[in-house]
Formats: sequence, C-alpha cells, structure tokens
Amino acid sequence: MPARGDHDARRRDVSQAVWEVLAAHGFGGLTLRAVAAHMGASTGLLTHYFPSKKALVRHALEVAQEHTQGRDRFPAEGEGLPGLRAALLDVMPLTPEAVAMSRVWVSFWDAALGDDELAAAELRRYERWRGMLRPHVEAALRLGQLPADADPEDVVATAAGFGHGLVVQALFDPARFPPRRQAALVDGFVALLGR
Amino acid sequence: MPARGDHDARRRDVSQAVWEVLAAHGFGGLTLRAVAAHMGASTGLLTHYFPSKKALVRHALEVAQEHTQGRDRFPAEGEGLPGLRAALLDVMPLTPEAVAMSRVWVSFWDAALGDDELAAAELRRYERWRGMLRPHVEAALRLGQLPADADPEDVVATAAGFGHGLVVQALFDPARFPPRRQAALVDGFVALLGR
DNA sequence: GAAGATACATAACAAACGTTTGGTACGCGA
DNA sequence: TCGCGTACCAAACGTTTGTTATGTATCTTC
Repeated sequence: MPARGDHDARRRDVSQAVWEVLAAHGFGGLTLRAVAAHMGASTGLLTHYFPSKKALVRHALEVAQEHTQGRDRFPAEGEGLPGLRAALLDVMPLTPEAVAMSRVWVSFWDAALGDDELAAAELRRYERWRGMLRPHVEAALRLGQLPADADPEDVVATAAGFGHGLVVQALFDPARFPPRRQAALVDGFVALLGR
Repeated sequence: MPARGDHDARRRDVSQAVWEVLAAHGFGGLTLRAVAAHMGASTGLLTHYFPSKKALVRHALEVAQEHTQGRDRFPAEGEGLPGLRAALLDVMPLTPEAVAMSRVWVSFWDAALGDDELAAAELRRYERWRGMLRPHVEAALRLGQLPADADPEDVVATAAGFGHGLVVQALFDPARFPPRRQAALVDGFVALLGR
C-alpha cells in the first residue's frame, strides 16, 4: 500500500464514505467504525486525515455542498418561471443519487437542531438556496409572469418551502411520489404562481 | 416517595421529559441519563416504566401525537379555503410550545430515515396530516373556491409540502420568519390557491 | 541504500451508552 | 403488626463510542 497519494483526493474519498453512511443510516448511525467499514479501511485511516469526528463531518458537508451546487442541473428552458421550475426540480429526489443527497440534508436538520454551529451552517445553506431562487422570481416579475404586486421575497420563501416540503414527502413515501408526480406537482405549483 | 401513584400518569410524565429533551437536543442528544436528569430522577425510574429505550421513544411519540391532535386549534372561520388556512396555521411554530413540537418532528425525520419501523410511522403520520387537509380542499372545490379542474390530491400534497417546508425555514431562521410573517405567508399561499 | 517522512493497521483507552441487578423505602391488605 | 408488592435509587455490567498510542510497511530523498 502506497504513500504519496493525493492527500486531498483521499480526504474526498473519506467524505464520500461519510456521505453514503449518512444517507443509509442517518446521523444516528454515523460512527467512525461504520465509515471505516464502509470503505474497507480502519478507523486509523480516518484519524490520519481528520483530527476529530466533528472535523470529518464538517468537511463532508462542505464537499456535499459543492457537489450539490455543481450538479448537472435541469436546463432552464426560459427566463423567469421556467427557470424557477428548473431550480425546484434540481432539489427533488428524482434519481437515486438525489435521494441520497436529500436524505443527508434532512438528516442534517436533526444534528443542526442540537448544535449551534451546524444550525448556523444550515441557516446559511437556506439563504444560499433562496438566493438561487430569487433571480428567477425577480425575472418573472420583470417579465410580467407574476402579479405586479407580488412580494419577491415572499414568493421565494413560499417556493423554497414548497420545494423542501415536497422533498420530505417524497422521501418517506416514494410510492406515492414517484419522479413523474414530483415533476407534475412542481409544474402545478409554478403554474399556480403564474396565475 | 413511593407507591400507589397513577402508573399511566407517571408514564406520561416520563414521555413529557423525553419530549423536552428531544426538543432541546434532538435525537442525537436523547439518552436515558439525559431524560432522567431532566426530571431529577434516576435511569432506574425510566426502566421501571419502560422495558427499553425504543419502547420509551415509541410511547413518547404516541403521547406527542395525541397532544398534537388535541391542540387548541385556530378556529376555522369558514368552510373550504379558510379551513385550510386554519389547518396550516395549526402546524406552524407560532408559539414556544409549537416550536418545541416542530423541532421534535423534524428531528424525528432523521431517526425515521434510519429505522424502518419509524419510517412507517412517519408515513402514517403524513397520511394523517394530508387527511386533515383533504376535507377543506374538497369543500373548497365544492364551493368553487378552487378551479374546477384542480386535482384535490395534488392540492393537498402541495399544501402539505408548503406547510412543512415553511416550518423548517421558520425553525432555523426565526428572526426572518416571525409568527406574523408565517401567518402572512400562509395567507398568501391560500390566496394563491384561490386564484 | 540508508534515513526519514508518509500511510496506514492494530490495539488499547477512557467515557458514555442501554440495560441489569440489588437494595431500600413506602403503601396496603391481612 | 406483619408481610408483600410497588416505586425507586445507586451501582455495576458489557458494549460501543471517539480518541490516542504503537507498530509496520511503503515511498521519497539524498
């Protein structure tokens, strides 16, 4: 077994394993031994790359965040509401990978509720997500796709709420919320906004 | 300090303590010792009333559920959409107790993601909640408050998603989502449904 | 090819966990 | 008043946790 590998790449491998254990068993099932076993290694490997479990989790979530943002997104077939539609579809658990990702973030809410630092991170994450929706809402307003008196910030918050709420429902009841229906509900919601 | 107390009442006391620890620290911070300390007792007391931690949690969630349902609800000032509005306001974290309750349920999602039995319970809970929204949606349809071609089941799922999504946002960002704004967003959403 | 840093595995550590055990204090029927 | 069952505490059990210590290959550099 080698030395001189790519240190950062290995850290990313470990984060990936953290991610997968998290998706499979939630924060309650996230132990160093579980992560190590999942990647066929020992806990010594983990401690070699991360000083503590908390540091490991923090890095894994950062990596996850980049992965979330750099995703092959649904192409927005237009400005305004179509863009909002695409942004919402981006967060839906439509594929197995997206399901895993959603599971991790929902799981993360529990950990964040009990830890101030993680709660602050979750707050920022929410702001960033609303920030991604906002341009589309503002464009829609400019294009007259929304009632002229609509408050953009309220529309953003409403859309963000609808999106995450639908994610949770789909996560717990995939039979009732298959990808096709998730997409249909998103379409219906966006149509609702546009009068 | 023994004897002939009301056994069931004591079990409810314990469940209440579980509830409070859960609201404060999430599932990750729920330990028998924490619960015992919270009620100034020993872990022996807990095991005296419950055979295992899992049984304890199960009972606590059942009690919580009854408490959720038997809540002093917002009076529905009308049939159809006003009723839907009231039902949505009922789940919003508008008061400290409602905040605690919402924290517990969000926290519960993590535990449910890693445990099949809890996941099934969460699925049922969701069905029950949609079941509470459905009559209002159907009444709204009957009263012509919704477009005649609207699918009631889709409207229910959309409203349920919006509701829970807003709960999560409000939980993590109470400054941005004070009670007044939560209510305003619910009003805006219901108005959206009614054209 | 010797020296030293790197990359792990293995094993031990104290702490915390859920659970079990043993004991004591009290209420109640006899 | 005796005896028994309930209610509970205190302590200990074995396991699992995150962390630390030690050991051993492998690579890099000279």
